[in-house]
Amino acid sequence: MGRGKIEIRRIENTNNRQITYSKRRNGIIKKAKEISVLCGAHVAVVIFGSSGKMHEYCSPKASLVDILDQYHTQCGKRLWDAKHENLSNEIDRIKKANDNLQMQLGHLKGEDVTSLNYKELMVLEDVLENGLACVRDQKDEAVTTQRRNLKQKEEVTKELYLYGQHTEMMMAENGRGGDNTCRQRVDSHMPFAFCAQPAQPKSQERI
Amino acid sequence: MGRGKIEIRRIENTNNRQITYSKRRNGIIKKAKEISVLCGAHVAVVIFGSSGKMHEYCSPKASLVDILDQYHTQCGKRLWDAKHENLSNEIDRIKKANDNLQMQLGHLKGEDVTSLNYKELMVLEDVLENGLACVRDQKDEAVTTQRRNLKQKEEVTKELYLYGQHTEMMMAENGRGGDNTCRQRVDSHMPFAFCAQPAQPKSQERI
DNA sequence: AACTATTTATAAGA
DNA sequence: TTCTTATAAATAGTT
Repeated sequence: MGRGKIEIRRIENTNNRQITYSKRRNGIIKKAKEISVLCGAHVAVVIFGSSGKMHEYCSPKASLVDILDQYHTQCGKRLWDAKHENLSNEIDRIKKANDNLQMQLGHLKGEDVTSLNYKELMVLEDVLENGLACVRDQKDEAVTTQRRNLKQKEEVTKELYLYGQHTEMMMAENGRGGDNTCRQRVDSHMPFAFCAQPAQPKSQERI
Repeated sequence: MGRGKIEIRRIENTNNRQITYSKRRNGIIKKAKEISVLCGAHVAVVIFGSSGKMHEYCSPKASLVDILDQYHTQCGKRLWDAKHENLSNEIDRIKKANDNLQMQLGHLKGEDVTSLNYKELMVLEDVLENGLACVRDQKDEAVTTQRRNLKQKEEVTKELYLYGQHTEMMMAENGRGGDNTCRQRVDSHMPFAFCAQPAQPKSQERI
């Protein structure tokens, strides 16, 4: 039905596909409305385009939920069971992964190591040594950073003090209010660190 | 579309209504199939005639359950009962726990430690030191045990050798076949360790 | 988005 | 129900 006949196979041209999708979607929903009016049928239509956007139609006086409830009733528990089973399986799967992680964590904390053989103990030792090295490096890093920040803060304080003295001096020389030129000159001496953010410790507990 | 135009209002003649329902139902399902093929759309159609008989269509590669799942996701409506919700919640909960474990594990292995503050780093260091100590103790233990087992095995070998010599001696004294009394006496000297199970290394990789 | 030549769906009849 | 067929409706390609 159109200028030319088309084969019922995927439309490769994205643009054409979008247009056809839009037209035919409207067509289906129109037909669904019509059959529900003409024949008093209950109809539910749910369509997802390849973009993932959803469109739905549901005949009046019955929500989609109601229709699916009817569906549910007619099909027996098949639908729900399948869904339920999927979820249960996923829970089992994740729980197992969880147990595994918990065990690994325990081993790293030195728990239940008696169940490990010598080779496993050696691997574990390597991992722990490596972890410890990383943590100690990071500690050192943190100390260094803090020390540097402190030093910069002191310098800023000192410069601010000198700036204050300087301003007083200028005020004594020129009377009330230093001129702009002067302020600009002094501002350009402000240490960069004055603008730097101090390292913010995170309060969130992680371990 | 037909011999005559019809108004879109309920068809009062039951027979005509049935016929129209049947024809149009097929039409809608055909259209649904076509749009799913032409445009790669996911479509679900559920129709109940006034007799209550149900017909459904669902685009291939996606069960009705899947489509309704998508619907569920997009609408945030509760299509499924409380139990389903509970299961979903449990999955979320376990997944979160999983993420948390994964993060702890990463930290113990020295990953992403830059995100930790100094206090956290200290706690982490303690945990790692403790773990390392446990693992090293266990390693020593394993070595000691192995050494003791080896030593005991040597002793057994030696005793067996002496037993052999003794028996030869007895045989030379008494002719063929030592008596039971003699064997029993020697058996009572067998070291206990000969019966002990050697530590079995587990081949299963844990770390 | 609107147009229109065609195809498709289907109402009524058999 | 199913087939037929005249006609309404949908829509593919075009503008």
